[in-house]
Amino acid sequence: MPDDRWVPPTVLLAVDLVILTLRQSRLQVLLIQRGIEPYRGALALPGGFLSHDKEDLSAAAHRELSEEAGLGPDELHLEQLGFYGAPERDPRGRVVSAAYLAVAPRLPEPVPGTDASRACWMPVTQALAGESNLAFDHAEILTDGIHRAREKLERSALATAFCGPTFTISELQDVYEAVWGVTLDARNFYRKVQSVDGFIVAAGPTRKNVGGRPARLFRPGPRTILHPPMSRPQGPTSQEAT
Amino acid sequence: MPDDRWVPPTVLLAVDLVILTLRQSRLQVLLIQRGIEPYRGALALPGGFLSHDKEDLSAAAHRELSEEAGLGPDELHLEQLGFYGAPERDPRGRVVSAAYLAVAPRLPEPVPGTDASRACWMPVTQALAGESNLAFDHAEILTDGIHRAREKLERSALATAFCGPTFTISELQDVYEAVWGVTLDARNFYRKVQSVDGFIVAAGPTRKNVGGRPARLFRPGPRTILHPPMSRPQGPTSQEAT
DNA sequence: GGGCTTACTGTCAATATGACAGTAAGCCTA
DNA sequence: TAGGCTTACTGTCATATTGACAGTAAGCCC
Repeated sequence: MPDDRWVPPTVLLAVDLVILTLRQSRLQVLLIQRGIEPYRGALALPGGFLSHDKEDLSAAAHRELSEEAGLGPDELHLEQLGFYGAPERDPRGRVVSAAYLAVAPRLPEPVPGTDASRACWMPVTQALAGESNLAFDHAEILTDGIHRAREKLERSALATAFCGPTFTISELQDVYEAVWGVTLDARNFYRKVQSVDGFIVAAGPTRKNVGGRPARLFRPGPRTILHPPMSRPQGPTSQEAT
Repeated sequence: MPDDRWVPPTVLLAVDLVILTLRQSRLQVLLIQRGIEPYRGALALPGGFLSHDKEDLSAAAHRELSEEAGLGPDELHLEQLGFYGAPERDPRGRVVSAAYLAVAPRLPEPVPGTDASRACWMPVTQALAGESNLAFDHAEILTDGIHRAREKLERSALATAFCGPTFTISELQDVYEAVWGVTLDARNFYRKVQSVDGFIVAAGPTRKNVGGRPARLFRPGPRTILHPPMSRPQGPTSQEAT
């Protein structure tokens, strides 16, 4: 390590968020249309620089979450995703981005217009399709975020984070099908979900209404690790993790 | 986001490494005795600041790996672990650490003395035990690294990274037992490991010698994802991932 | 050749999974 | 109020995987 006169380089630290949710039975991500250069006008993940010297990274993530998506810290899953620090990823200089993955419950149609009303939900397939080029390396970050979500659905109770405080088993199955992009057998899904002790617990003898027979409601249970894991059929995605 | 006069704070970016290996059938980590303040004299994970403005993060990780452990980029697993950016984690100022997880094959007893001869291997249990207080938040980083390694052993072929270019099934079992801290049934292990197609492939009809019957040698196969995963018995560790 | 050590090969019961079909409970319409 | 429609569940059976356990094979040492 260098001795004394050496001054290590400084970098700008950004926090970017991959905010996923389920809308219309599709996995969607929150994107923002950039109002400033670079990539002005392009779509990007919500994010920004540290607001001040002493701001904690996860605090910054929550702040962005609130500012740009109007989402409070409750009823929301937030975890580290990774860091992205290629030297030329930002034309303004050396910017290293700390990426977080957030999963929000199904939200009402309109985007909360707290601050950035330029926010919009977009199906991830569309966001990653060639046309809507995301700014910076955000396509890569998004890809990693989706990959992470897919993996965690297998082994953790993350799926419940896509649902509201109570949900039906069908709704939960919807989550799995949308995120994994597969079709699951409802009967086996029922069996599996209920056999994992503590995954979901009955929420009152309550019911709910759509077309047919009322469904029982559940809440997320104490168990956060699924064992044995949910088995994912030949997903269209098979890659090695980061 | 702020408009013009606003200047986002800069941070110092460090790269820290959790380098794991197997020695004496125990999971060990490479630690360095710090030669400079802060935490002078304390044990710490190898790492350091970016060497220059344009250095890529993974390049910096490889550089540290080489400088502090004498490990080249070959035959070595390296992956992102996470970022650690609590405001007060480094007394010198705002330092954000990008942590990497490296897994090295079994190495000869002596520590490669390329640069920092103050490096030493230490069993992770000892490194995390109360006494040998690691500098900064390195205990947390190490804990996360171990957790990651344990998880990846289940679903990926990471275990082979602990072994040399060729290895026996027993040696591979050793890896699992040491990292997970459990005992596995050799017969079931044999069956499982060989039933996952492409996990390990025979390396010549070669053999090897210890006490008893010579063992067949294998090389890592093309398959990096294990499906179905290796099943880990009631490990002493059960936590939710980051 | 006997005894020791490590390497492997098999068997069987318990468990989890995948593939299907049938019943239950609402609402809507006639 | 009796279909008929829709969604919600409950069961069954063949198959795949796991966990538990015992026996054979192939070296070395004496």
